[in-house]
Amino acid sequence: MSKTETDFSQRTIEYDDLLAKFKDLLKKNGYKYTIQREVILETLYNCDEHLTPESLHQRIKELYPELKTGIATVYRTLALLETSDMVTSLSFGAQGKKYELGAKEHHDHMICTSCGEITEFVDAAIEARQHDIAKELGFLMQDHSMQIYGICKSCQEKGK
Amino acid sequence: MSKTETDFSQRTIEYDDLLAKFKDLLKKNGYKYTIQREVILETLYNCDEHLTPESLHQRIKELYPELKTGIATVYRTLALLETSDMVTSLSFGAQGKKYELGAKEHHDHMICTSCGEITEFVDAAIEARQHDIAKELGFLMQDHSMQIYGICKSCQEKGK
DNA sequence: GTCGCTGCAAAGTCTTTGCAGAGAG
DNA sequence: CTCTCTGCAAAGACTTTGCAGCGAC
Repeated sequence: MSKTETDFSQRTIEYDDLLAKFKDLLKKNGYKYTIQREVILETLYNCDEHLTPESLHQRIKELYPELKTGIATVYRTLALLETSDMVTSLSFGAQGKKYELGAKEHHDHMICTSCGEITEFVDAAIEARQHDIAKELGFLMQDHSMQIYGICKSCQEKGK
Repeated sequence: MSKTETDFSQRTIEYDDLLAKFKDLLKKNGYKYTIQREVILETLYNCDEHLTPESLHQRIKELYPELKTGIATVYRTLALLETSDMVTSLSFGAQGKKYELGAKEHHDHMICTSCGEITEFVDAAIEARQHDIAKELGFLMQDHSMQIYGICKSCQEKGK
């Protein structure tokens, strides 16, 4: 890693590989491949923001109006993907859950409380400490998440 | 701090001080002191768990049945307290938000994915790193939260 | 062909709001 | 007294479910 221990890289998987993984998952569990499911996966892949079920549905309706994908299918597919650890949900503050593809490297979130922008980061020192703490508390650690809230650079400048 | 950098201490304020702070807050903002509001604050204070609005309401109905406190008042008071930074809300996984009194020292959460138990902790090394990261990203840091998910000791033993 | 999947609409949850009477200041 | 707060019930927002027809395998 570079001069700091903090890393801001993101995607680690090509879409084709992701899709293959998804089809595999479906097959293994006796689920069927459908165009709606692929479109949901693809839209999540092509989107850098964190999406609510509602905004994901909106986006799909714009991109694939001919599919007339229902919101229920979006919810059902997100639940399926989350159960299979292919997407992760986050719930910040008041508004409901937001989803993101889990096909990225593990990372934490820095959230601007002014504009809502979410920046991702990973920090080796923190990751290591988390493992230690879980150990100290006798926990078998499975996962973790961290959020830092603040005002992002551009909002600070706007605020002037 | 002691032999490790991690600290598990909790409450930092006496109830009387907390109540005084609350009354102050009410006065400053032109709100009125009511018994319902105090009871909500007191119940949060006397409870070590993280409560949902529903479970808080339940508990109040049991402790003060003569008040017939409505759930709407619980929601309204929690919103008031949260806006004033006297309580903090957490939203883990699927279930709705849980609230805790902000009158404790800052701390993070370790959550058992099996029994739902929440353990609190603070770690100086992580706290320091968070500040550094915010700085690196040009963020004016306001707050942060961290959760570690895993299986707690007693669930590991039960699992055997 | 079979059986799971989908869209739609209806049903659930959880949370907020409108209102008239109660109560704090 | 005034004006906010409360409980109740109704309304909203967000999710899930039931069902009949469609489509993957």
